[in-house]
Amino acid sequence: MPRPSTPLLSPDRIRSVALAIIDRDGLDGLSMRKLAASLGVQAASLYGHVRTKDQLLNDIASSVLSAVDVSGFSVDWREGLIRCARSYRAALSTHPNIVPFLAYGPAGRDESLQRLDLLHGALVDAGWSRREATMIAAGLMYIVFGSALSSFSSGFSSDPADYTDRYPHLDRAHLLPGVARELDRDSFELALAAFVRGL
Amino acid sequence: MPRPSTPLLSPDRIRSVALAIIDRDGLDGLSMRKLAASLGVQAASLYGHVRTKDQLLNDIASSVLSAVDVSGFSVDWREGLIRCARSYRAALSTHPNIVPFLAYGPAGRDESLQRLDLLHGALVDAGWSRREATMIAAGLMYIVFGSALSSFSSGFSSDPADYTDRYPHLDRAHLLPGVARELDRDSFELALAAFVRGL
DNA sequence: ACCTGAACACCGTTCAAGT
DNA sequence: ACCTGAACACCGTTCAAGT
Repeated sequence: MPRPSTPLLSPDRIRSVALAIIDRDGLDGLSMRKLAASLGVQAASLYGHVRTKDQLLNDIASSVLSAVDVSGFSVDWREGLIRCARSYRAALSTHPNIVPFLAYGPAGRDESLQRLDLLHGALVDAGWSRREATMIAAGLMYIVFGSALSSFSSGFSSDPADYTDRYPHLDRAHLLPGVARELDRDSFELALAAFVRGL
Repeated sequence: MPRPSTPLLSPDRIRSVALAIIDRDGLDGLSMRKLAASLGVQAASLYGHVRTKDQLLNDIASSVLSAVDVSGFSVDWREGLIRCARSYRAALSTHPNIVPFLAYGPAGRDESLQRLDLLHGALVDAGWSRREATMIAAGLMYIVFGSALSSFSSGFSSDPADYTDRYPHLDRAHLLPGVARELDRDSFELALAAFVRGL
């Protein structure tokens, strides 16, 4: 009996199923064993295609972040900053459960550094000093990651009834899941606009 | 033989040793078994004083955040925002390894909500709408958490030599650990100043 | 070449049992 | 009242063995 011509596993298939599990069950919901089971395979088999779980997560993160758009700097540095931040946030909110991983370890992924390098170069070309360019880029990332992480939707909208009595100023209406998403976006836009205007 | 009058364990002692381990070995470096060993005890014994590991981390987080200062709003809302953000960042940078936990789960800790409530109320008193107050508070938290997380020091200062060729614009000097800390602080101050000025 | 079984060194948590 | 031993249901990863 000849072996089946196509193998069961490939790095691409592993990554896409892993991302689906993360989207569904959260970052903690992904284990190599569960991933293997979803692929119809034993856990050990994964290590023929993937070096470690950490490396797998890094690869997934890179692919999620490939949607970030740094093309706006050809127009104007303010426009570039805004477009970069918006597309960054959009990419992260497509797969919110992977954000804790991004925010965790060192951001030494190649694509991230490439983008940062481009952004940095554009700011220097626009007349900022190298040091200022670094700080501006950092500030932009603060707003992007801050908004992706400490969002109201995932933050504390679980049980509005608990809050009403104890926190008189907090507006109960803002904690409803539907409103929270919109509020998250508006808060991000406000922070971004204030930051860029204040530079 | 009478039992020793003072028990080996107490919630306080558990929390303080756990925080020391986190500071030394990182968030992933804390396990209930290692914590128990550091306390001269078996892992199971911890569960007489602590409900779960997650609850333990929440309690530690609350104690770290108790240093946040929201008193500045009695002066002026801009001063209040700045003082709150600075003390928040200072508290987080005293124990940077616990920040990923804070950024992770829902921020439903009582003290956090109390502070948020006070901040919110102060902004409304200053004339902002409830919705605007919520967004401003969120934006401030974006900068605080963003700066605590995606810091350059822990971010990508590990091996400057790798970067030189590949990323022409990135300033190698900014990646040295000593400079990185200072740059982190200045980036935070720049983002904070730009944000508050831009409001 | 690709996958498996079994093992190693870990986890958080529970619970009957000891003192 | 406080701690322990042993167990349960998990982890990530390795490696000889099978096809």
